[in-house]
Amino acid sequence: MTNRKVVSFENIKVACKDCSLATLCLPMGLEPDDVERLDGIVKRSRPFHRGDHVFRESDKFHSLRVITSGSIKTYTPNENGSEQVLGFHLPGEVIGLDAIQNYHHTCSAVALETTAVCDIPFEQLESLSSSIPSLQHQIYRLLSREIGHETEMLTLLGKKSAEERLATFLLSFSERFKKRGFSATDFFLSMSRHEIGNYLGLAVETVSRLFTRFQDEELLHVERKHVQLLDIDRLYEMVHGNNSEKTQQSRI
Amino acid sequence: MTNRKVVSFENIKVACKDCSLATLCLPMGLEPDDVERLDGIVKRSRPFHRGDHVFRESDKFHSLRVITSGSIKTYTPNENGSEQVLGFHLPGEVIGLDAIQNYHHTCSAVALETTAVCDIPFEQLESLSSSIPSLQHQIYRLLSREIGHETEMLTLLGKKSAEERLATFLLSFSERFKKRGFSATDFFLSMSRHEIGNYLGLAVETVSRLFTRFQDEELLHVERKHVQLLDIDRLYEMVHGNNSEKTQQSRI
DNA sequence: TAAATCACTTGATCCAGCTCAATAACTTCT
DNA sequence: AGAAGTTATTGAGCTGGATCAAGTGATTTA
Repeated sequence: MTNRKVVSFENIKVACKDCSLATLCLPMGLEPDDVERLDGIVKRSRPFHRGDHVFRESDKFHSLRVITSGSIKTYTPNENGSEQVLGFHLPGEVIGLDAIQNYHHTCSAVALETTAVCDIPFEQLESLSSSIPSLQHQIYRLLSREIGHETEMLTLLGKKSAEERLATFLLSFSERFKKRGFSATDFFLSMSRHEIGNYLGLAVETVSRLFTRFQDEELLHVERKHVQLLDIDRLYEMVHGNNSEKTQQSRI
Repeated sequence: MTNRKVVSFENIKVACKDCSLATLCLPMGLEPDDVERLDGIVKRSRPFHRGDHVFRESDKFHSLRVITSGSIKTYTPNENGSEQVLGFHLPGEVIGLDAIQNYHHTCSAVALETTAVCDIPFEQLESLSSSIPSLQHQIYRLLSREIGHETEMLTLLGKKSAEERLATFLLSFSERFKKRGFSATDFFLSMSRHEIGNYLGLAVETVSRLFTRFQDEELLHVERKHVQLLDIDRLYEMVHGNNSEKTQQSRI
């Protein structure tokens, strides 16, 4: 299956400074010289195919990974043999942050489609960050941002209805695609309904029914993995509550 | 309300090296000299009383806070004026990590009882960590650990039943109290049933009924905030599924 | 091109946990 | 100590979303 063309990919070495993701990735806000030094430790790995694991839970941790193309699902196997999907990750996003803690991965990461990643050996990153304050700052922020994301997910899972969850999910992808220069209203989701449901704490059937309903209500058009958002504003209203209530929000 | 005795507290300056929390807090694993330097930037603030805010969402961020005694609830106000409880924090735990991202707090923190905290001005910590690699490492780990915690909460809220949630909650406190030298089976919860429910994504009534049921099943004895765990093993079974299934756990 | 498998949709039913409501116990204030 | 306000418990009934079941398209295999 591994043909010559794939091998040729390995030689395509794009420097961080030339990478289109620079503003989304670790180099963000670094001086050109420092980007150069960061670039020195980054390794571009071969592409992963759909279903390939980038790492598995309990693997020894050595590198953070930055997605450069494609998409990745992270998940934890749980007691009863099923899994909890933790996130879907797009180019420019860093995975493996949970593993810094004790140098073992606490979740698994699998490619949802053909996906390329950069490897950033963490020990090297760490010592580099000691001598580049802005890099250190960048890493602190990155970790803090991840905490913020997860906090939002806690609210989603703790309080929101099924329709609010799916609307939030779709808008998140819309925004993230937009930030990457793709359409905010017309995109392909690389994960299955089952994975969406798992991530959102909903049954597959519920997700499916919601897609159908959203389509009936002309909020979107959906055909399998292809989604076209037709009324982003109403999706936002769904997520943030009727803005009438929002404005008269009480203090606590 | 602020009497003289409280003022006298302000003068009790316990150095990090003498603090009983040292092994739970940032100094963990640092050389004595480095603890000394860390100690130089730490400020002990006056005690907060029940209901006092340590910080509020959207406040400008300047310091991480380490709880030295008492307990704190963090929460985010959400759209419809209600709140999502994000966590309950005990001595040795650090709060404010989410605010590093953009120097604004994204959640509020309120004292659940009389509570003392240390302030660690973040900019000073950051520059100190540039020159103390082990401190830098400690901070990375701390942030990573926080990500790990939240990941566990995602699984809790995404997949677990009400009884599993409450059992998990109780065991978490049991372990944390134990780690701090208190009883693992006999403790006081400083938060209300309402706050527990909010945190666990359950209605107050459900929490109350579960406490009653757990008591009927002789898993624990509860009277208001005072909890005595009578059968920790069965609580663990509840959380981790019947251990028969657990052992034959499949790969994915 | 047919058969098998997998992913998704749709319908019917069920139930865990929510909401509403009343009461009880504790706390705070005067 | 009694009144007023909070917080917790308990009961009854409801419902959003789960589960179970069947069918329909896709996609892969042969």
